[in-house]
Amino acid sequence: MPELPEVETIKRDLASVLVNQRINYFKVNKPKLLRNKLIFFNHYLLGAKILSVKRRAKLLLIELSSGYYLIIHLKMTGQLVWRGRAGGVKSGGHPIVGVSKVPNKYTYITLGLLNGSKLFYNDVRQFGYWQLVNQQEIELWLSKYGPEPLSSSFTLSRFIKILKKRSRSKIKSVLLDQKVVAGLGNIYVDESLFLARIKPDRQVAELKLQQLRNLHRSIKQVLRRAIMARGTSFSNYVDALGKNGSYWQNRYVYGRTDEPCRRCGRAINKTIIAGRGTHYCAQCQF
DNA sequence: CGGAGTGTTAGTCG
DNA sequence: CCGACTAACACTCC
Repeated sequence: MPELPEVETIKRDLASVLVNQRINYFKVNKPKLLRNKLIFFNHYLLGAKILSVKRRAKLLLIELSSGYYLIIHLKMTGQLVWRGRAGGVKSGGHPIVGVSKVPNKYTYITLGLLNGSKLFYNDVRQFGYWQLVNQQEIELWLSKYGPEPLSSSFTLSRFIKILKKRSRSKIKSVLLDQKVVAGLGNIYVDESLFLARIKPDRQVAELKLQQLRNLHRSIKQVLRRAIMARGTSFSNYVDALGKNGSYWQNRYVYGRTDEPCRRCGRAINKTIIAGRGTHYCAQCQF
């Protein structure tokens, strides 16, 4: 699931409880989720202290005193749930309906800390991964991604420059490409295009400067609002602290097929672009 | 029951 | 370069 706002929310929560803690336990029930050998994980995780928790695109980066970064990608259904020794819970990722307890049948990785707290990784579809990357490799890794849309590196001129290279493609396909803008996914692309009043199947070359300006601004606006709402959760899942994402209530088009457009009242359309379900208002978007 | 669809992304093929 | 399609997997919805 998680797109930038969800991973950002998880990052903030985890940073508040993991930083300066030392890892003393690591258990894996589904080795294929690990991109390095188990021995390697044990060597660089056990005994290491967590120095920082960061985010780049949809990746979670956990900096370790062993000189390695633990990279976690949640893909479609990955979920991280932290539980303190006293029982407090923070979770993030795709909600699993009816499963709010940890560990559960989808818990495939468990990380234990010296203070008695634990971090559980659940993943129904098992697409996510954990990988250890050293200082040199991390640079190369992260350089493959486009600008962070909420950082000062995401300027209008840089955005336009990147888009020009893809002028014959549909704007939605381009925005889903992590090399163009890091961290957007299906929900926030649809939402950004609605806000910018651009039809998702428009070719980039057809877009006027004013539309690109609107899009650039809309992307930032949508993501900022979603982070404030702690992201978007499908279904009515609530974690143990009752703090799951509420952006679902604020959305304009995603998952609102046939419901009235919040701007003009016309029914929201759904089509397929780039193989993904795509929602838009045929009246408000051009 | 069967088939389509689901928040991601890497890979193949034309 | 680009898009269409598939695969990884489990589950829900119609």
